[in-house]
Amino acid sequence: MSSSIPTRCEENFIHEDQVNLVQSHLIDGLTATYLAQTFQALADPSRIRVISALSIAELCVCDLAALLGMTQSAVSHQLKSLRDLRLVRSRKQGRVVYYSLQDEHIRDLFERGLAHMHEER
Amino acid sequence: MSSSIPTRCEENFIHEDQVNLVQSHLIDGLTATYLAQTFQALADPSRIRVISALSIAELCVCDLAALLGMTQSAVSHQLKSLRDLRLVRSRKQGRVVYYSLQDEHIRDLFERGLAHMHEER
DNA sequence: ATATTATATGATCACTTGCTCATATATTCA
DNA sequence: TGAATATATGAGCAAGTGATCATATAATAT
Repeated sequence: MSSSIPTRCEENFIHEDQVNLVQSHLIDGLTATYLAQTFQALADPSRIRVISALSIAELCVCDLAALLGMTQSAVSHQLKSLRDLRLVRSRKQGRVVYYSLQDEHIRDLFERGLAHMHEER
Repeated sequence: MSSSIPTRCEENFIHEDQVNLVQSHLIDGLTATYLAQTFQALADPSRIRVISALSIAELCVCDLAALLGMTQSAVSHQLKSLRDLRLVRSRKQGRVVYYSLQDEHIRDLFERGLAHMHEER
């Protein structure tokens, strides 16, 4: 059992068996970067509220701005981020652009995060 | 059907019925802030890899640093963020501190994000 | 055509973030 | 006790973020 006697940290891994196990299952840097980007999109209160709103109904930019108390510009900028990350999609009708969630995964992540938060006091 | 004829945006909501519906279900600002904080913790490649590693096995700071190719200091700082947000917990044994995921919700969020990412080409 | 209006976007700026470096703290060992 | 070692943490800095303001674009209406 190599986990009982820690040796020197800088030269050897303290727990070689554990580290080897983890190393073979660890996600690579590129995957981590992409995944982090997705979570990054949900890492801002304004964007969370946009997602929250769109998880209930399709809305245009103007509706969102009024609803969230944000300027049209701020909402547009955030929607662009969400669009770039394919979390929302847009549909243009005349000069009005309607936004909705891209798919169910987004709603799922959002709702799971919410459920997690509610259980944590 | 108020959704058929958009009126002026700055004075009235374009789609009053939709906006009213959403308004009653929208999460409040404080909830959005807390939720965003949780996602923020997952919004960095280094932290994602820490979570990824800890989702496989309990590891000490030194193991993590070696495994992820980060300095001890960088890992410690990130672990502090994760600790503050109660995403990981620590257990001290001698001078070694072992970290593991706080609960299953974290692993769940992480794995769901991963699954989402894999489906998005 | 001209004015109006819904949305998009570039520039800028204050604020945050994640790292490094130096150092502090705490535990073990000789 | 004093040296070594695992971890934590404060300061500082370069890079990133999210808002505002001004303006561009595109569609409608008169």
